[in-house]
Amino acid sequence: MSAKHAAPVSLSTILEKFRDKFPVSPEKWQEYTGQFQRIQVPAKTILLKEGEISRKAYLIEKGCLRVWFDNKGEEVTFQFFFENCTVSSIESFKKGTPSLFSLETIEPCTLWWIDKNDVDRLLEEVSEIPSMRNQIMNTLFERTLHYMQHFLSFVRDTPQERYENLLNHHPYLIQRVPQHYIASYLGISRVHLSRIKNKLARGK
Amino acid sequence: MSAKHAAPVSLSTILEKFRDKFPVSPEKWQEYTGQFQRIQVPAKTILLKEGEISRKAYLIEKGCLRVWFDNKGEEVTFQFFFENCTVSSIESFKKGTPSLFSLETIEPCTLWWIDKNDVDRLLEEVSEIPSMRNQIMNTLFERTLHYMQHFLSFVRDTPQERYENLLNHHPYLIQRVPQHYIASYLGISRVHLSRIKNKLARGK
DNA sequence: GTCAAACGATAACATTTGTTACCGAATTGA
DNA sequence: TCAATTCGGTAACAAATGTTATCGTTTGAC
Repeated sequence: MSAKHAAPVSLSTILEKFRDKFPVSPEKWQEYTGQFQRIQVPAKTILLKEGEISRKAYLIEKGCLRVWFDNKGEEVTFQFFFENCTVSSIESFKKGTPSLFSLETIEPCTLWWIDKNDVDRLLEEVSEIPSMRNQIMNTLFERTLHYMQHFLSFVRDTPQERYENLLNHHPYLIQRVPQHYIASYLGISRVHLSRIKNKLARGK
Repeated sequence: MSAKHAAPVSLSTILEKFRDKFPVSPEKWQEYTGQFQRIQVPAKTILLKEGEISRKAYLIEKGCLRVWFDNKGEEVTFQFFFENCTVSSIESFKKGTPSLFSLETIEPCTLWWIDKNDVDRLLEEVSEIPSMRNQIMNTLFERTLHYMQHFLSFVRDTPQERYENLLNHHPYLIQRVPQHYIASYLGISRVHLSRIKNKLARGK
């Protein structure tokens, strides 16, 4: 594809990191990586709309995305994704059901996408390799834990504590993402997030 | 073991349901099921304490359990489990890390437990079978989705809506579980749950 | 450069939810 | 059976959070 020729260096830079985790032949590796296509999109591009069925998974070379849903007319941001992450509306992509979420760019983005058919075939093939299927299971498991932890923070922490955690663990997120997205991500109103910031600014 | 002889019918009744999902020889099946041991415990028995490392997974024949953690001195219930469910402090059991949760019976329970070593060996063996590893992946995936959905309900719904969902989808839970456990499970105080019930009782 | 839209801060007020305290019923254990 | 504990309801008040409105700044499109 022309996209592949447009920036072969970028693709290999990104996928290179995963090369040693794929104990497959160079030919297979070529085949797999060749299934990705590069696109560049402006900010606020909707890659997948709530209710549609996801056919693509994305790898983020540059930029950031958010996953959100419509709750009684207001947008609630559910998750953020940054460079080197793979993103899809996971439940829609896996099961072919209408997506519960929209997938939208926050900044201008450079993305690599791969079609579901290719992913399915790839997974089928590599899960014959014991070390690969352990990796896949671990990845799935870690994602489960991530949701569990995230949920836990909602049950355990106050909004202010959640914001402070974000500050400590993901300061880049605060820098790059508009505040009203962060507010809904934390489960509070924009106004209340302002109050919390104000409170923290003055000596706590 | 004597436990196995104590109630062979119960074990087969419970595991029988899974027999057709295990395309293994009768000998293997015998080996696997023989690794379970039956115990009976009173209500309020702590099967695993927060901070300990989980070595056992449980299958519930009769009764119900809750998973909870200590949050600044108060107990927060995170999940409930009923008959025919398998339970463990999943992250501790899988990774050998100190458990984030305690595991406690709510009612007098009849349980079957299996040691982690046996589970590991079992998983190792059966994941050679393609249909089995698909099942395992699906189970893991479904659990991820479950956490996602549960989390979603916290972000999207009001406490009253969450209670109504519980009423509609898991009415038996409301019947069997003490109300103050349910309150913390819903993320609200006991008093507030009382208010909600009162409000619903009078014509909404 | 200009205008409109997006973004964030703040204030005033309303609503939700938590806290504490008290009561009575149900359950449990000796 | 009795006393102690657990459990759930309610009221009064406090704290947290939402809602609406206003304002100034920044950003982006043309």
